[in-house]
Amino acid sequence: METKFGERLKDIRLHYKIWLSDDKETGIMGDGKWQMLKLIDEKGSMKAACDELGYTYRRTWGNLKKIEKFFGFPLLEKQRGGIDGGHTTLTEEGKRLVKAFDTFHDTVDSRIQQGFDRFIQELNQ
Amino acid sequence: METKFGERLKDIRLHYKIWLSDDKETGIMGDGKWQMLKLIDEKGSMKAACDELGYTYRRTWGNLKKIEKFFGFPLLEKQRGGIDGGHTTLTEEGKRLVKAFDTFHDTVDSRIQQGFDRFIQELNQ
DNA sequence: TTTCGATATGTTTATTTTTGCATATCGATA
DNA sequence: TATCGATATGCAAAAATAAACATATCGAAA
Repeated sequence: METKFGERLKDIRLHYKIWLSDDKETGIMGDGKWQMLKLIDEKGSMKAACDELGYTYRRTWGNLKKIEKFFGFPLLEKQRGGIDGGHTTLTEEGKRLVKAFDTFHDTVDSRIQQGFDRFIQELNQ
Repeated sequence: METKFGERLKDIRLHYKIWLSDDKETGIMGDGKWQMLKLIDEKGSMKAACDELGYTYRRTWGNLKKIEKFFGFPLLEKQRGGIDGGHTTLTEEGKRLVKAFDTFHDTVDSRIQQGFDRFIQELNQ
């Protein structure tokens, strides 16, 4: 550790968030919703996904509604009732959206990590 | 516009934030502080920088204090009093930190934009 | 030695976000 | 047709953030 920074650099953690909005700054897609949509499709249930991610159902429901309002068509295939109460999965469009965001992250994640590594390295010398 | 998404894609704006924290999740550096530090150094004044960026002095002062507390040494060279009230610039370490974050952004910005462009393109076909 | 504007900081008030609570709906299955 | 658990949604409570307000301090220059 050659520089003054050296001491603390190992305690620094990287965070980043990518999100999309319309011109009214309404968040229409982002890391949180992306993760949530993936998990809903995997679990087949909004409630199960919320429980696992630690978000309230109320909040998630409201957020996802905003995305659909923006696009004007459903991303979620919701079913109420039945012995198990109901279930939710993604529509074709929902899946496409998630997949496109997957690709987005594949494109940027490693580069951001690389940028961070260089940042630390630069402060170290 | 071949897909259902087509209609709305042109209204989508990209946003992202990169920040660093310690293990207690205290924000120790990020896009906001980066911008602020640059402007303080440029203007030679915290107040002037706050006014220009639209942040309150109180808030900025508190935030910057946190960074210095984390690193354990000053990033800002502050002078009080004098005919013009005082001024603030960056210490050598402050400049190094800003410069390293500049490099970080140079590394990632274009890639993120590229990822976004691909995202839109993918939804368009 | 008075002045003036920026820095310094505690306290309080507003705003914004989230959470929590309550209650209604739905419908396959027992 | 009664049940059960997830979806649907309004509303109030609370928690987290930010803005405002109020002073105090500092020190070069007039």
